[in-house]
Amino acid sequence: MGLREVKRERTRRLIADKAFELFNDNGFGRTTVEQIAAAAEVGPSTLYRYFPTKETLVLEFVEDCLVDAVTWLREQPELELPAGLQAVIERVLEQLESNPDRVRAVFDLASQTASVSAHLNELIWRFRTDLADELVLRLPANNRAEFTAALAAGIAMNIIETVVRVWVEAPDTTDARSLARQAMTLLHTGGIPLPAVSDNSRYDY
Amino acid sequence: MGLREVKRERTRRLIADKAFELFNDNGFGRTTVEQIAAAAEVGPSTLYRYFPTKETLVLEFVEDCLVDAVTWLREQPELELPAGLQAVIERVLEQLESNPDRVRAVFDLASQTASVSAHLNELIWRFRTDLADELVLRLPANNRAEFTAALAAGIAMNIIETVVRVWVEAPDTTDARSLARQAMTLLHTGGIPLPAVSDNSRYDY
DNA sequence: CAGTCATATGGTAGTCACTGCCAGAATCTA
DNA sequence: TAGATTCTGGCAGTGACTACCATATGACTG
Repeated sequence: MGLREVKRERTRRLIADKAFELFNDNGFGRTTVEQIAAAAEVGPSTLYRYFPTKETLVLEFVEDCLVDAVTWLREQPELELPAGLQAVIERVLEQLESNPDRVRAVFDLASQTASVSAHLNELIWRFRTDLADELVLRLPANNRAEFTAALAAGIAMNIIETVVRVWVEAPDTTDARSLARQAMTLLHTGGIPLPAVSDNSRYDY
Repeated sequence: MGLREVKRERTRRLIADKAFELFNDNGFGRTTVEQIAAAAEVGPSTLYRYFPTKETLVLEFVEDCLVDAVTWLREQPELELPAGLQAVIERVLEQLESNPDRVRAVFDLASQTASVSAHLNELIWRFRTDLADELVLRLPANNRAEFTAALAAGIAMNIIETVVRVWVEAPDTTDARSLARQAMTLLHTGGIPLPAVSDNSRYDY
């Protein structure tokens, strides 16, 4: 790895860390990109080369966790669907658990600032579609495969999100992965009251 | 109703409609708020009094559908949970189906513009939390109620979103509500391959 | 080591979303 | 009609973000 990449990685980290400090100290809205750039001792234009928007400075860590998990799944094409889903869930949570303070700070900022919340939701949605794309390959090819994959990915993401929002409130006394297992059990045993419909439509999309 | 409210409603509609035209003709990014204000023959500051951000101009209709459904559910406290959930899903879809072009345009704009997509996801998330707040009242009060409600609301929202994304591609040949029933059936009959876990953790959050 | 090439950087100028403020117009009330 | 309330448009300003260019810096070649 050349010196160039080393430096690049270093400044990237530096910018993100300084940004995080300023956000936590002064709040997201009361921190300007100029301040962040000055704190990291780079020009504003350099900052924008690394991070396209102010919000990505907040969400980088979470994004990395999600991207990593779906990339990992992509490299395990032999993994069957239910096991793969569980593995992805556990993998994401494992990574998030490696830095509870950061995750908590991210969710705090999201709850205070609408644009951060919006970008977080956008991130989650992107992950969900990526996951669905990967799941559909593991389903028998029929006209419902995409539909089923989208639903399955949504449920997985739903579990992750719900679990994280609970866990992040008390990261020391709870354990995200066992919470996730509880959620899966609830789902599997009918512990979640969902409507049961007689599917009398013959429509086949 | 006084003349004031009539006028207010009229200008609100006017602004939203003109905005929609311009967005569809020129794209979201290539339309400025000044252009919208000029087209609606109001000052920019007036526009901002009606719509806090440019994105809300796009999402107003979808937001109304979602707000309406959750408001309706709030007024039916006697409705049991599974039936209530199904009713909410059908109600949202029914409203969306009343204006397929608008819904399609919203999703088109969202797929082209990141900030619109982000705000749409934010909107969906807000609806999901509102729905969860409403569902938790219909669950036996125990330490899992909130968790269960969040999961159920997430699944309902997941069904709505997935169904709409399929339906919106061919609103003439498909029917959102029967798609939703198919999704519920899939879920209920185990048609969606989800991980089954033996919950051996004794943690009780 | 010198030369040159590719890339990274910082600065400048500009656009545009959005905010706060104020004077005047329109509507409502008595 | 007089006065109180609310709506409106314009103006000035902030700050995120873009396009562009000159310069500097690490990377490669003879």
